[in-house]
Amino acid sequence: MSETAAIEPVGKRERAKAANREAILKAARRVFAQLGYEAATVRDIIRGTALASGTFYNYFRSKEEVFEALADDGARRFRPILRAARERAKDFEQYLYGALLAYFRFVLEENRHEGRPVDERQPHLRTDTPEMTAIYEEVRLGIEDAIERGLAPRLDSDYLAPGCIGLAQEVGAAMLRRSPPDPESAARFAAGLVLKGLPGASRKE
Amino acid sequence: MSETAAIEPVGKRERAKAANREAILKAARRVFAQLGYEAATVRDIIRGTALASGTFYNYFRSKEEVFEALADDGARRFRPILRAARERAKDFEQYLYGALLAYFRFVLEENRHEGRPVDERQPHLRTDTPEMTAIYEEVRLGIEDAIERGLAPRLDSDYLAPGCIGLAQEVGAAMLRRSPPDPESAARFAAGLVLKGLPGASRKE
DNA sequence: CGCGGAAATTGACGGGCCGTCACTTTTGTG
DNA sequence: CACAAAAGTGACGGCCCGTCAATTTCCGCG
Repeated sequence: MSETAAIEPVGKRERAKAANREAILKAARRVFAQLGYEAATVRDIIRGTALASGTFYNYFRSKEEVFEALADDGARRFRPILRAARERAKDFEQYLYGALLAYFRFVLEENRHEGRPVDERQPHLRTDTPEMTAIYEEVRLGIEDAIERGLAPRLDSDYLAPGCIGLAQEVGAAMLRRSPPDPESAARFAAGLVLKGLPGASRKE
Repeated sequence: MSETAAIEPVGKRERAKAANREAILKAARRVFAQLGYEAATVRDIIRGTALASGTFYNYFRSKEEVFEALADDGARRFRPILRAARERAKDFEQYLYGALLAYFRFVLEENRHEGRPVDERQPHLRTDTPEMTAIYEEVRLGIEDAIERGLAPRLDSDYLAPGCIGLAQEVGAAMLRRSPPDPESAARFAAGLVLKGLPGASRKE
């Protein structure tokens, strides 16, 4: 009756491959967090696993590619959250607030995981992986969807999508610098700004 | 009567030092543009000058430091432009539009200089040099100034300043991707968004 | 002037990390 | 069980880094 594991890859080969890949990614997370992305070396990463140095190159071509894989992972995990926010929302206002809140919570959670100095630790790197692009497209889709349905004014989504993303990234970073970080207030601020401009972003005191 | 050059450093030593530093920065600009920041090496940079490899380290500690110096230079050149925009403006609306327009023009000009592939060439790196921080402060000052004078609603400049900067950076990058890039329309978009939210950012067609 | 020392330049050198590759070990198949 | 394909291993050559002892350049002073 032990047919539970019928879906996962069965061959020892495939299982080992998946496990190794995961081990490398996990070690990379830790190493990047501890040494910082720039200072970290491929050897540092592989030393964090039971594998030999050459094996690293069976899985990734470089440190950069590992970082991209991590970013990709993050994006892959976040996209359904974003999509859910879009489907759940009744109007554009709700969508925007929900999406931003989800993002800020996600950022907070990701940065809480490991590596104490939550602050300057970010790799200071922008990435354009497929999943990253997908996020971008998801945002754009949400916007155009709203325009289509007359929920938002006709505007330049070529500018608006990157604009929102840039806004969210920086406000997210600013949020992390606070103690305690408060995703709700950050989301209120950002959504208010986008929806109504400065008047919408005003503090309610 | 030749008292024109009384201000510049006179000693041969000091002149050479300044010239070498400039030579390194100039070479670095070219090398970063051609090879990309990641691929560039200190040797590549120094090869672009008449200096020996060891001399590089009399001026900078690393490739990163050169990049920061370049960023710092840019920020130093831009700050007075930004300040001028603030002093020239009669109201907040004008200030914001003026500042954004100045920024987009600046970005365009800086990227036109050299290195054909204007696109993916950016070092993909955020920097926090003193001058960079000064820009940040200048933005924040402009905002708080406006609040003080009742020109803008009371709001959270801890979020607004980075938010505006993130917005401007991303919209600026989006602008560069267009042909031809149009600083005016980008500034209209961004200023409209910040001032009135989506309604303000709408296309006028 | 020219001399002495400080300042700056030079490039060779040791050290570390990179990516490869010939060899070994493990896994799947007939 | 034998054999081929796949994956793992770590030693190796190459490149780049940052340093430093030797050398050159510059400046001040008698």
